[in-house]
Amino acid sequence: MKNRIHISDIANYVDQSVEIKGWLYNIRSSGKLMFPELRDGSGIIQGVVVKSAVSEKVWEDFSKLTQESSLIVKGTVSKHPKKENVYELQVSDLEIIQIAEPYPITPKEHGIEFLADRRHLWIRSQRQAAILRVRSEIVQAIREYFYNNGFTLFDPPIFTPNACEGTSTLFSTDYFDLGKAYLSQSGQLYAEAGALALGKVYTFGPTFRAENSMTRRHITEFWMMEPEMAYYDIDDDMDLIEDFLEYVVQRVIKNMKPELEILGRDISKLEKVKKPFPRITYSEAVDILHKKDIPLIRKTANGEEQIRPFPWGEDFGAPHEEAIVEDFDKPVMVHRWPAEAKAFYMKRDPNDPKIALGVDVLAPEGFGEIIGGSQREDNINLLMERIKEHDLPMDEFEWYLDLRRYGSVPHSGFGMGLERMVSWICNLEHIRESIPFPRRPNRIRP
RNA sequence: UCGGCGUUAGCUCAAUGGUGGAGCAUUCGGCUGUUAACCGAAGGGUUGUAGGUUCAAAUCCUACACGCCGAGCCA
Repeated sequence: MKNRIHISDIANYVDQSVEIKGWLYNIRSSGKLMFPELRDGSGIIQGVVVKSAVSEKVWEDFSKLTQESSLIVKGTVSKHPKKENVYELQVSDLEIIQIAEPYPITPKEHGIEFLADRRHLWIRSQRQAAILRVRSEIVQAIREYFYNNGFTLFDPPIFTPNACEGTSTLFSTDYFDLGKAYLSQSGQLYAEAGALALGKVYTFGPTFRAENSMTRRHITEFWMMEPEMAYYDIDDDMDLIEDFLEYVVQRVIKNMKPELEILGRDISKLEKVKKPFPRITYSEAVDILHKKDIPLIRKTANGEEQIRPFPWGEDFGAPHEEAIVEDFDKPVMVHRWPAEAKAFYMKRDPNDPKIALGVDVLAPEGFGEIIGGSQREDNINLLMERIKEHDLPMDEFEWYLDLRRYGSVPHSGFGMGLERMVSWICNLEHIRESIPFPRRPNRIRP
């Protein structure tokens, strides 16, 4: 019989004989009836084994099976007697590939550390598999969006000689006779070179931050996607962000309904992610905080709490982001930031030198910053000043300065953290579920 | 890095300073529509580590290790 099918396609095979190759997810028995749940990577289906309808060997083999045993099952697809749009497999034959040893992850509840230690098995569970499928779909949507809009994929190096932005702590390693190399925390500077060569480019790859950040929103190794466009100003940049986010979110809800349902995702909230998104300036955001009476709380050196009205110039913390976002049901673009708080490469507002032409995109429902972008400084003299102000090694930036020496143009781009995007779309409590094998300061295995 | 909380059976959790328990998992038995199936039985423990207080410590104290949550930093 060559009727092997995938469980995700099961609805097309009602009343037909099929073969499913997979694993035993769980099994319930009721005397002369057994209900094995089968998974094959594409989905899960309940099998029905009737003792009087199968051979003695098949019946006995089924009662030997343990959770996650690998098997090939033949049977007839039928509609569930009580549930709409649910299908079952009336089992006729079983071939055991391997009887699994006692499986550590039972259908009951487990603690996060136990599961994290067994991430290589945890990803077999329905929920984790659904998240990883959505992640794959998001990546596909991103690549298609940029492909369809005239962007060229531009892969930046991962070994870099210096800190791109000079802020975060970087992982380092020995690099032959050339001293230290650092793992890239951003491909942006290289993407700028790409934009001046190819017009519109995007990078997509792993990036690394050695910050000891132990929060639900941080991992040390994550995937970042960074488009960079020549002749785009900050407003063009925001137009692109809006169009891009709408495309990705709408495509995911169109193609990933069953997965989002497994995750219990409220799709109506994602459906609202349509252009235009609210755009507010940093100053307007600070006004919102003042109106809502959300103060800045700082711990002083002697451990006392200092509470004061939010001062213009400070960066937002989690409570501030939440307050700014709560009145909107779409991603909020906060733009034109205090230059002091932002990276050296951001262009200053020609009308106000205290302002940098940057934009942060805050996801709805309190998921925080998913995108950060800006128009880049294209004036070589101003850029050199910034490099000095930030105490960065000028020599290392010579090639970057060349981009301003030879045909400098206004250009802009942004960076999107893939795992934060996955967390938002899947409504995850913790970023560690958004990537197959998360890397955190306290975890490098499995 | 700082602050709060936690660590007890394979797993998830109970246990006034006074004989360490339950559910699930495992093994055995029962059940023809179960769906974290259910019912009955059995096995399963150096209470994170080291020290201290006490007639007596899972329980109180100290240190350390590990984890979770929050803050800072950011995607």
